[in-house]
Amino acid sequence: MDDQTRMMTGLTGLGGLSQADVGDPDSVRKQQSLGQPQQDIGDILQQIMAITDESLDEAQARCWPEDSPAHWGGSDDPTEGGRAGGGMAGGGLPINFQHRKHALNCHRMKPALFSVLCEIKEKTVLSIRGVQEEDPPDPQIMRLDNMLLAEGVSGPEKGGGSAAAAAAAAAAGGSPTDSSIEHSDYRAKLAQIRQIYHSELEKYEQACSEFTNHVMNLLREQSRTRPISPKEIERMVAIIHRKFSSIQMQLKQSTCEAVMILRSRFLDARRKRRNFNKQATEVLNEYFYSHLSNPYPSEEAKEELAKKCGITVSQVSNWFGNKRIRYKKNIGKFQEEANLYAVKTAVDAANVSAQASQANSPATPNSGGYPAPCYTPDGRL
DNA sequence: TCTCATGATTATAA
DNA sequence: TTATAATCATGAGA
Repeated sequence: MDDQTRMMTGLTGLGGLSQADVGDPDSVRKQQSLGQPQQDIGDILQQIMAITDESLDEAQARCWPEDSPAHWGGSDDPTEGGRAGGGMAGGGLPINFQHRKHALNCHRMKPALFSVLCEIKEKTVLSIRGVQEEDPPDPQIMRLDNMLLAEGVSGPEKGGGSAAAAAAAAAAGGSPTDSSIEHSDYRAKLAQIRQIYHSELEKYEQACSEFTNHVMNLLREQSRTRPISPKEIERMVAIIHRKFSSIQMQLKQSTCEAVMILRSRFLDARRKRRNFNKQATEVLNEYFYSHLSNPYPSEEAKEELAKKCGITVSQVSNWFGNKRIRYKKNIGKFQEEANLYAVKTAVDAANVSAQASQANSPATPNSGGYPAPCYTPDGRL
């Protein structure tokens, strides 16, 4: 239905002036030049103002129904239906309101006023044409959406959260048992956040759709009294959606913050220093002292050591970094330890090959690397 | 509670 | 990117 049709539909079936009269501005002016019609126009305008005010009040009452339902009466117009039928002017409106509306709709000056409003409207629509443009997607909302998706809060449930937890656990290291306990704890908390987020989102969407319907019905109802184009309704809907999307953005922001806090707490807990177990330290020391000339394990060697020790590759790198610097700083202090591991390695090597001698044992591969400790075959300095 | 050991982090240089 | 050096923070033992 185009604007003109809608406007014309609003005119049909109403008492007072004929359509021919309504279409003729002269006839309106003729009416206005008379004293009585001027009084009528004043009355009708007052009634419109009153209805507009009451509509807003009614809208508020619907959103925050503090008043007793006893104040509300049924519709006097069977065609408007109740709330279930979607008619906002139906069941639930004050009787006083319905009477005034009925009086207004039957007023003999209404078609004339409608015609004037149509003229004004046409000019207004022309002046605002082209103003409305499509808004580009908000970059902040996009960022929040991406983050929620990456963290596994929005989008498909499986994967995201546990992947993030696994990444956090891997970055921080730790024993597999501890990791799995904290991992599941993290997942449970993330699932809680996810649940709250989705339930709130649903509420917002429902509220948005209810409010949009309400406004649209209100505008449809008002279009019987004043001309309202579908474009205007669209614009109003867009405004409402924009308002609700700003609320939605706040929800998304809060959810992101909650995830960040959860994650940082999880990481902080993992960051707590824990000594490697004895076996892991032995494996690392063995490698270090048996490669004293070049204590820089390759990536493959690091991976192998990490697997043997049950730690991450980056922890192996940290350990070697610390070990090198501390050994270099205080060789004397590490001498005893170095001798111990040198003997151990020598014995191991001897077991593997009976032909192996102390001379070519990996315990003494030094040639220009870190200073090696002096030892005798029996392990004494 | 103090001290030392040790894993992690950060800044810097190569 | 990786190694080094300095430093921090925490665990463990006396």
